Amino acid sequence: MLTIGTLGKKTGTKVQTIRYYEEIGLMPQPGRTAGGQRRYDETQLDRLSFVRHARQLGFSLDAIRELLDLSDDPNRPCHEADAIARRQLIQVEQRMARLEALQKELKRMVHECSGGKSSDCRVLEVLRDHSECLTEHEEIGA
Amino acid sequence: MLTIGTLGKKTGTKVQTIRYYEEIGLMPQPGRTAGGQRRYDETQLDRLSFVRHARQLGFSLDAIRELLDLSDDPNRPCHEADAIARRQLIQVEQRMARLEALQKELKRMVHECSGGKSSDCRVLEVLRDHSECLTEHEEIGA
DNA sequence: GATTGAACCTCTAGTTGCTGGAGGATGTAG
DNA sequence: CTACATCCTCCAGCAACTAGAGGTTCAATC
Repeated sequence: MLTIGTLGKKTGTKVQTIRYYEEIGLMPQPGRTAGGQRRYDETQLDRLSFVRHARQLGFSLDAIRELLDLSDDPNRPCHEADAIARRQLIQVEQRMARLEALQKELKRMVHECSGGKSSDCRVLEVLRDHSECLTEHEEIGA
Repeated sequence: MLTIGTLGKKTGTKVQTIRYYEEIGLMPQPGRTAGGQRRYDETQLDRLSFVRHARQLGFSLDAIRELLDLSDDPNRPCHEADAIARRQLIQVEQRMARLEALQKELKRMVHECSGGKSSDCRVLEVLRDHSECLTEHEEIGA
């Protein structure tokens, strides 16, 4: 029987986050002591590990919910999980492409900074005039 | 004299977002018509363009506030802006490194998926057991 | 059995950067 | 002068947590 704190330590999750996962239905309601404290077992530890690992891979909580549903029912076809992972991969690759463009732009800004007064600052100048950009970077929000 | 809608179109910003920037003090309070509608001039258009461009480059609103302060005072030293841009560059590079690791892991998951039932799914299996990961990916939140 | 102190409980509110909607006023073209 | 697109304010909500207040419980030590 694990306390919520122990579960948190084992999975690298804050206690509040575990309670939050319970609140939104990602984690089941655990058993309680007579005094009302949560007690967990190995099954729940596994589930939380799964959730955390998927989060580290960048899956949204919604995607994780789908993956958990799949995982709970061993007869459902594998390609559903595969599709979710593929979607995630595409997102990751898109984000990388965008970051690469930004990196280029930022490097250029920083390298051209002369070290004088802000009125001559290359960084500020580039920000002022979008037309100076070498690369496209339209979408906001990584 | 530009309406808020025109300003939005010219900068690719939603009307609510402009009002939000005003609320948090990123944009100045514009003039108003007798009836209370906002009217903008070229200066404000430039400022909003600056903000949006910086957002596209991934700067936080706080960082943009700093950059705007610098920009407003031409005598302040350039290296402050440079430092902000450098910080941003480092963040971008860190994010890219993380995404690369995730991409690797996801590719591996997806390629090994056999197409059978979810009980044999490689994707779910990897998520279940972190020890199968080839790369490190600890932090959550891109 | 009593006491201590860490860890637990619920509840509320805040974070970032917006976005959407309700319900109503205004501005402009025909 | 009448449409009706656009504007106004205010409130609520999104993801995915995080932090804190104010109070209780558990387990170990004496």
